[in-house]
Amino acid sequence: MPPDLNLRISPRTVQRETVDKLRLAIFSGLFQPGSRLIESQLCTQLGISRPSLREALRSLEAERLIEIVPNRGPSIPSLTWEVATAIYEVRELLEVEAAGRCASRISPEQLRELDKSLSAFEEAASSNDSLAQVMTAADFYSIILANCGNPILEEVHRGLVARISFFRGRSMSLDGRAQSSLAEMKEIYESIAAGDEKAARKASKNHLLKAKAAAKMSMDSAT
Amino acid sequence: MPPDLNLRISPRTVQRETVDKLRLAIFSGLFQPGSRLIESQLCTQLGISRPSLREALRSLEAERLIEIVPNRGPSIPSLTWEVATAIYEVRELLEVEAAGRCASRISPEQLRELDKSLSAFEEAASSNDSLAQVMTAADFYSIILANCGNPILEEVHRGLVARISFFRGRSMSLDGRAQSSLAEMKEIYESIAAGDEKAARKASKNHLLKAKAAAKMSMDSAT
DNA sequence: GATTGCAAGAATGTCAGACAATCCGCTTGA
DNA sequence: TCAAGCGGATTGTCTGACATTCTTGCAATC
Repeated sequence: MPPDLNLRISPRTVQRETVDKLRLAIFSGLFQPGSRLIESQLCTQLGISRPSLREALRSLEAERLIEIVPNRGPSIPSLTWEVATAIYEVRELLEVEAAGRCASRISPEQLRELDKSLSAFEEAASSNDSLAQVMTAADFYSIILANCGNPILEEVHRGLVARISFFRGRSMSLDGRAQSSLAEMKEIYESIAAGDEKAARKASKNHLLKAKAAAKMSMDSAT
Repeated sequence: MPPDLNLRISPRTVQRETVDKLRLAIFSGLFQPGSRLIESQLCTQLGISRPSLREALRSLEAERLIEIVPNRGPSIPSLTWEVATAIYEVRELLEVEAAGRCASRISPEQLRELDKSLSAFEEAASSNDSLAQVMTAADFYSIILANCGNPILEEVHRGLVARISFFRGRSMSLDGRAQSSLAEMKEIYESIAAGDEKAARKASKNHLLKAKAAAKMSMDSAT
């Protein structure tokens, strides 16, 4: 009999990829806050069946990236400033801790990675590409979180940041925000590079406070 | 025309209830860590169809209460001590903060509720009902978290506690653990009642450290 | 006797189609 | 003008199906 040469070019769309696609669409602001997501539309757009789509939606619901109201279906939650404040406060707890731990335990190799991502942000900051700014800034933080020695801290933080991704583009576009952000991040980097745990905490806290203020400004002006 | 007397005794099982049932089953330790969950079995046990069940499983997966490995299906994750430690560390961050905030903002009415739940725990502690102990202790903490003024803090904390629910029963059954736990919780209560933020943080931290140590002991002895 | 390979069975991943229940907006009638 | 009611749209859920993948037990081989 002939050998099976079925190379299987397309390994059939896995559900996980569907979730990622949707998540990305939400991050990139493709849907307006408060707008409803119609299952049948999404099915055709994503090329999957309703049962599969609904599984993906349940995942996103548990991550709080969408809301599902019984008999009304999924929608993009509109973030109130109250909730955003609460998220920033918890982020502060987590990030400050992560930066502090990172300062005393990061490896030279990872430190270089951190430096690289800082340079990447520097380049993005001098441009006007706010998407690139957000992405590279997120890189910077995820390296810190990945090296804090606590995977749960990292995981929880990622979940929270995802929920306010909506803001980040807008606040980064505020006049001069990218540049001051860069200065704050450099301070964080220097503290970590020096292994100064206390300074790293302080710098991280400072950065987050400024970011929060910028987010509030961008939100107020958007009303 | 006659009024609509359709009393609808059974409002058709809603998916949310299915998730709750499963969650409860996991909490109560009905499944062994590492054991696989067979979809068809769960379907018949819960009386729902596979699509609905799979939605529920996706929710639980996102909450990290189960794992779903592609082509292998859902299973109960076995918690390593490393992960448990990480969870306890983040819990500490959150709980200490919550206790501190709670001390300076809780209302007299809620304070009475806290007192009540402490009494409930006291009664449970003098019995040997470790399930009641765990439940009442959880009540105590959820009141603190609910009054810290930050719903996100509360939400994240609940998610973390859920993931280590497996431990809590066992560590509470350790000799004398319930009694010392009671003493620690009384101290937390006193600090909050006195509005002493600093003391509340300290007491809360102390309690969590002890709880973590107890959990480690129970885990070591269980190997 | 132990190990490897294979084949049957079990379980998952995904789909199509269907139908009742519910919600929303619009028309119609008071 | 405003309220009641009626359709259309959408969700919640089910059944049944089928390909793919994993598991397990058995047989053949070393």
